[in-house]
Amino acid sequence: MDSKTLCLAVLLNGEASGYEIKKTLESAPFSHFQETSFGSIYPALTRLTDDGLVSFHEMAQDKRPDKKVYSITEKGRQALVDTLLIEPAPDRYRSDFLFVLFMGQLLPAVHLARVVDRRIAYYEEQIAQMESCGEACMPASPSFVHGFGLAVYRAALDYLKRHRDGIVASGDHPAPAAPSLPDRMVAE
Amino acid sequence: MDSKTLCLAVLLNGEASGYEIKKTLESAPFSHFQETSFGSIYPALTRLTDDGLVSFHEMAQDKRPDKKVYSITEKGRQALVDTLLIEPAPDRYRSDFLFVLFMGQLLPAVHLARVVDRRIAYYEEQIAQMESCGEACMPASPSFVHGFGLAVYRAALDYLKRHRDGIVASGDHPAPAAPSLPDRMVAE
DNA sequence: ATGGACATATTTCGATTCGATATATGTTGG
DNA sequence: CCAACATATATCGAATCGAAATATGTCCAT
Repeated sequence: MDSKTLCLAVLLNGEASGYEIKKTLESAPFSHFQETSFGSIYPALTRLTDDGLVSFHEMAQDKRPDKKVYSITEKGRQALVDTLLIEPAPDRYRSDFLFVLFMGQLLPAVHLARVVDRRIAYYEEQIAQMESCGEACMPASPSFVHGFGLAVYRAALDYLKRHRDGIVASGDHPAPAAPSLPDRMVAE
Repeated sequence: MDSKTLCLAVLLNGEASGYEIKKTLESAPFSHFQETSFGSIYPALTRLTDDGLVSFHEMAQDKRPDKKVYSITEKGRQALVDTLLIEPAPDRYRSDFLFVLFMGQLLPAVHLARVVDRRIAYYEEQIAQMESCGEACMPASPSFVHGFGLAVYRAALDYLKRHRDGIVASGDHPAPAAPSLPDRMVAE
């Protein structure tokens, strides 16, 4: 979703500065299905202000740089709903991890093992975080999205665990170099 | 993965024009985990040529515009492997579908129903295509990636089917307008 | 106490990517 | 016969990305 719409969505839950909007978007749950950067958020807020979809008041803070605190306007609320009612664009998925596995036969098996093991650890961490985040008291809509993410992460983790050894074996196994220390390996 | 690396990967399977590279990348299996556009492929091929990672020869065709047919060089093969050996960047996933569901309570239930049903149909189509594509004769590495995608799509489809009605119910149910034709609904 | 890491807060900038369009031509189907 | 689609490349504006610049303050460890 474009940065302007993401800003409006965050502002539905109350006023916030650009910095706070960015922090919200880069943490769960938004971070699981949307991304942004400062380079897109600040220009988006400027555009939204020009179009009257948000308003802001400057807030002087001592001990901190000044903030611009943004609020969504009624026009902004309308624009958000209008955007949500058009057919959502197809999902976009870019996985360098899968690209590396796809090219696996070019790469040393040890490299594949490292990459897959890191990914397994990553999924385990994500799943643990999602399981511990009190889904019970969530409204229904966020709860369904949460459940969807969990189901997908679990399937991915399960697949990787079951095929880990096969994936690694499909890598390149370079012939060992001229065996050094052929005898008396640890004979001291 | 950046466009230059994607071009090199496609060229490993033989020489191709920019147009053919684009077609390869926008179809399965690449399309499931990488994306590109003409606007990135042509500049990438120019850069790769400048850096000596690919070479090309112009191919005049009658009945067709001329082609520039690119081949990967030994230096390019090296560069590809070097790129694959660095830690892969995190996956990037952007789903307007999940964003819409997340905001579901703002939207009419009928809209959510339409969106979810389309997504169910989409996953069914993707899974059917993947199941019918002769995975058996694939090399091991592509086969694992294929299996991974299938596992994830199946989990997503299964979740949506099991929660479809709940998701729809979480939408906005506007009070029906003054009931037209209160009696004799299908009389006669 | 002083230096380093980190957090708050916004702006800017180059590089890349996206998506569409321009250009040119041929085939295929209704 | 015309529209739609396929082949083939180039280009352009807009959006996005990722990083750095700027400014300030806290907290922790040496």
